[in-house]
Amino acid sequence: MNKLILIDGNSIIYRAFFAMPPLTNTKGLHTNAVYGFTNMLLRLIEDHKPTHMMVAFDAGKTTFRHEGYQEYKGGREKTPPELSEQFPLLKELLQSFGIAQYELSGYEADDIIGTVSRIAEEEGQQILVVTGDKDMLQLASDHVQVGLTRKGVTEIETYAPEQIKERYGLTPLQIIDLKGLMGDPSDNIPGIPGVGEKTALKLLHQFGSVEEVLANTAELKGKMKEKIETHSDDAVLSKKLATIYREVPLDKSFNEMVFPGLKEETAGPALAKLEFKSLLERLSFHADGNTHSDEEQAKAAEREIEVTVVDGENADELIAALDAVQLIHVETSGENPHHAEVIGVMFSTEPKHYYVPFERMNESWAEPLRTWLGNPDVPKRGYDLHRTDLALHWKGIAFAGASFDVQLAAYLLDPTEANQNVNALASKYGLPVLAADEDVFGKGAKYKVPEMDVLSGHLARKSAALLEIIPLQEKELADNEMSSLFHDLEMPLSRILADMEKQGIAVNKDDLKALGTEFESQIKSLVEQIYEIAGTEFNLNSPKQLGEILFVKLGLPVVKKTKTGYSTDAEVLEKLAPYHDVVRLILQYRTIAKLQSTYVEGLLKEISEETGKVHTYYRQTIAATGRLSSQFPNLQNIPIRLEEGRKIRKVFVPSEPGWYILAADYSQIELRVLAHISGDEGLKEAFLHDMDIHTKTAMDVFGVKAEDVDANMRRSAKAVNFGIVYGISDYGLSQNLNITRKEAAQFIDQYFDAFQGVRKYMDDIVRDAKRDGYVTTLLERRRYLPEINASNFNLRSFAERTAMNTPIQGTAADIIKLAMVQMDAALAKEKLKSRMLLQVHDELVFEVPEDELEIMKKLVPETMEHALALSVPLKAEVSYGVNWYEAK
DNA sequence: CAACTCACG
DNA sequence: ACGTACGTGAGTTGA
Repeated sequence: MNKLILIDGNSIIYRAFFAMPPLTNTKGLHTNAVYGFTNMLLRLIEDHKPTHMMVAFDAGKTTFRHEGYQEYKGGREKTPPELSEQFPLLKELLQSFGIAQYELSGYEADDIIGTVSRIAEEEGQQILVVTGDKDMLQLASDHVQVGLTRKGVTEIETYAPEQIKERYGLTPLQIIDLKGLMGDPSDNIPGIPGVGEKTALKLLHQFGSVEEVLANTAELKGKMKEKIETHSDDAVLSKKLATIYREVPLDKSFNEMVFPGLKEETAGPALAKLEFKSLLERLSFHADGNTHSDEEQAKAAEREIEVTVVDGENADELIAALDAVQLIHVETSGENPHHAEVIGVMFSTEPKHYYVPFERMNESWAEPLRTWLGNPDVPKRGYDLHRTDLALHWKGIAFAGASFDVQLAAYLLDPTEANQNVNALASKYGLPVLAADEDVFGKGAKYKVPEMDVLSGHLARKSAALLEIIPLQEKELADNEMSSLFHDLEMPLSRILADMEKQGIAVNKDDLKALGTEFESQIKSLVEQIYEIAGTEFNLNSPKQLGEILFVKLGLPVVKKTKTGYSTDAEVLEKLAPYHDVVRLILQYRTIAKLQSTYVEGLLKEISEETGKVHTYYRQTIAATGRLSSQFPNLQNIPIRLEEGRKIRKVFVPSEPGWYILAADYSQIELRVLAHISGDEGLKEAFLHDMDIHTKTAMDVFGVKAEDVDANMRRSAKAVNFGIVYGISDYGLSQNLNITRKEAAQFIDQYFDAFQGVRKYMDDIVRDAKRDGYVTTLLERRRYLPEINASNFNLRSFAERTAMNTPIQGTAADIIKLAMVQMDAALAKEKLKSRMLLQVHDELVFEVPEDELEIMKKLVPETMEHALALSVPLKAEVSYGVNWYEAK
């Protein structure tokens, strides 16, 4: 016999939305309601094994019910946007599952379900109706059960007529009368005021129906009689509204509702897209949504990994096999690789793996292993070799010869993927499921290295997976024309970064402390004055408390709100400054407090006891555009814009007496890149003549001569140029320039009229991104933009701006990376003692002995300028001094 | 652990 | 009508 499940889509998604905690995926999309819905759906399928399924949705704003009663569903809160954005997600998911869905203009989901269930019932089928709405109990019959969601959504309680009798003492059809008397505030159905469930049930038990109640009011007395008599029309209307219409003109047949089981080939990827990891797991899909093949599972089961834990006794076997080592894996713990603990080293030959616990690496018998690791002529493949290099370095073991880094390859293949773990990659490539490091070691305070056999087994499986992943990545890189980017740029750069980080930059600790003392007294004075004026002491670092003082106590106007309260950021405070003297002081406090906590105290903590330097860690696999990022400490955001902060740069000094800090930065690299990739003649012309680009922009946008460009025009032009690089929007520009959106739109239009090649580039790149799903840089670095065709305006707009910005920012990143590789080679070739220390996106910082100043002053900018030939010249400006501050 | 704020290119 | 400028990391609160 057939079993048909009919689901009230609107009702369930609403319940799910309010029952589930907020949940967003990595793209920022809300998914909680879809998640709850899906959970319930899977549970239903499991428990009831339906042969047919259908999810009905309400369609349109008005239904036939509005014809008789315009206030129907009036006064209802608007659907929250966090929920409305989930409707398309749910509909897409249902489709991928192979579950029919239906909506019909002018009718509600109830009516569709009522009609389908009536027809199915007449054919003798078994039907389960699932909803959160009690009204639908009226559909119950011998053939129709109604499942109501309980608390949450996954649990449903099924009602046949018998259960309804038990619970309410009513027949299913009397449920309509119940609502006729009670009404329903959520649908704006009036009912009789003062009659709730209790009274309504009493009346129905006595009289049987609304009509009978109204006909026999004589038998009632007091207030109740009065109310029922005055509102009798409402009761009749309410009953009518509550009656599910079971004669909807359907154009859908049962055949279209057949459910042969979850459509795995589409369900998996759809769940993966929504990032429902736990559901994927529950359904035994891979993290990428692929189903496990039978062969795969068999393979996983029989896969015995051969691993030898190396000691003094059996070391010879590994040493003899070193030539056959295909991959190494160094397991470390801790976030900062400069302070990482090394747990052990796996040397993998195929099919054997040799694990050396780290404490044994310093035994005398391990000497050949150490030599091998440090030999640059032996190519080594592995995962995160940059970290490996640093971790081993500080443990006194040299590492060289990195030839293939799986993490780096994974980053190039999808720079926005946050999870580059080996187990995630294993899933991506359909390899046997690998335990997550977190599960093997625990995380945070619970981190613990497990027993040797567990540990060596896990690391061996990880290594075996890496060995399988490498050729797949090689192919993917080649298919994407990224092989050269990987082998000739990123891999060599990885070693250079490690060298820079090991070298570190010297910091004058005493000067930094002195600066701290100075800041401290300024902070103290500011805090005192602020408390005095505010008339109370509070935590100045708490935006919540500060907001209370400013907007409640002092009654200043609220300029902007955050989702949790008042905004008190610098932009807001600037606007408030004219209203109250305390605001200036707070701004000053913020400035100095930031310098003190982040740059004085933060930096002091990072100075190495061993070297007296700070050793940042450049991350090569984080930024979606191809830029580097810098951590522990971040040396890419040392203050420069304001003089107070800029002084911090004085403490960055050469590490050898008599040496200098030399810095060179690209001038307008992003706009030059834009000139090149857009081919815009005006922009190219400007750079060929090395004009002031903002002045030139002002001239063309405002149609004036160079000498007539005033400071304000140049400022506007500069903002427009920034906007262009970021992927312009009138709104963004209007915010930045504090002008109206209309004015901003006009500026942009004038800009595009003046630089038509740029307009064409922006149009083309967005069009290409919509077609291809990704954009690329000059060196074929790739970024996928899955939301470029989204129906959600916000998501789509964001992706469009990203499509415009990424090739520009990313190509600039490509260029300085090339310059770094070339500089490293030049320093080696010329046998210079100068050292490259830092990279700050468009700037390179070196320490240079005095006798190399002259050559470096030429070599650095020339190398940077010729790193990559574009159709416009690149320009780099160099300067030097006794510290980073003076190198300006 | 999320939210807010702010430092840089 | 929709509502944001692009890319990062770190310190502080407060639930």
